[in-house]
Amino acid sequence: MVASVMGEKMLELVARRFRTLGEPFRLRLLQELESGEKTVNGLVAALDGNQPNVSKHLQILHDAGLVSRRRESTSIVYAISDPMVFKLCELVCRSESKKSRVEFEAL
Amino acid sequence: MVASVMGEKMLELVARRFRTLGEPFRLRLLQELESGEKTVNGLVAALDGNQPNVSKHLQILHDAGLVSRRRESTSIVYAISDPMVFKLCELVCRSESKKSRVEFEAL
DNA sequence: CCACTATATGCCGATGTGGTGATACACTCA
DNA sequence: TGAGTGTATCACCACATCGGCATATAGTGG
Repeated sequence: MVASVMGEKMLELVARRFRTLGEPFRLRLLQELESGEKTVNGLVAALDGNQPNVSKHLQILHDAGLVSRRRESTSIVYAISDPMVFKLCELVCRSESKKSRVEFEAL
Repeated sequence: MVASVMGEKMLELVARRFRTLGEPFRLRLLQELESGEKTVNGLVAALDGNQPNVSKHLQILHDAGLVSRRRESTSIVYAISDPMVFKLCELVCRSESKKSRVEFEAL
């Protein structure tokens, strides 16, 4: 955590990023993009969500710098721009499954 | 992200954990505990917060399995139980400072 | 330049979460 | 066992955020 080096400002930024990743639907978007860039409509079709909601979440991910955006003729194509998120998820998943195992063994 | 392997249930768990880390005050608690275990009152004193609020956040961290709790005579002592959180924070911090640098260079 | 499609945004109600004060609970120690 | 301290919980309000709908905007292609 680079302990006490992290000032109030940085702390808020880090917390914000965690919150960005704290929505299941956004994780699904990232997951969907992991296999390659996709248009908004493509994502709307892949996940079951309405277009405004997908756009809104993509906007949040974009603001956080997690995805990039580019125009391709009439569509907007989104792509992962910071693969770090997958490292994060992997860490959490590992810890999460370890926890589940412990809970299981506690029965 | 172990891509499509992650089911709906797991996704919700991971999101929940990210949300747990998405509060600046909780990050400060973890940061404070990084240097060693502390009592509730100790944490109340170290960070500026009232006792109920500190207790509530500690409860959330405890539910998430991030901190452990034990009694020491009249006090309750909290300690980090899953050091993974610091790896997570470090990853985010690195990415965050990289982003800031990019934003700076864009000026 | 106009119509059309793809995407973004504004607004609303519902839900969740944080902070605070009052209070309940738990344990220790006299 | 009773007083006292340390911690957890409850009830409340304030505020952020989500999902959905309607609508605005943007850019393309004819």
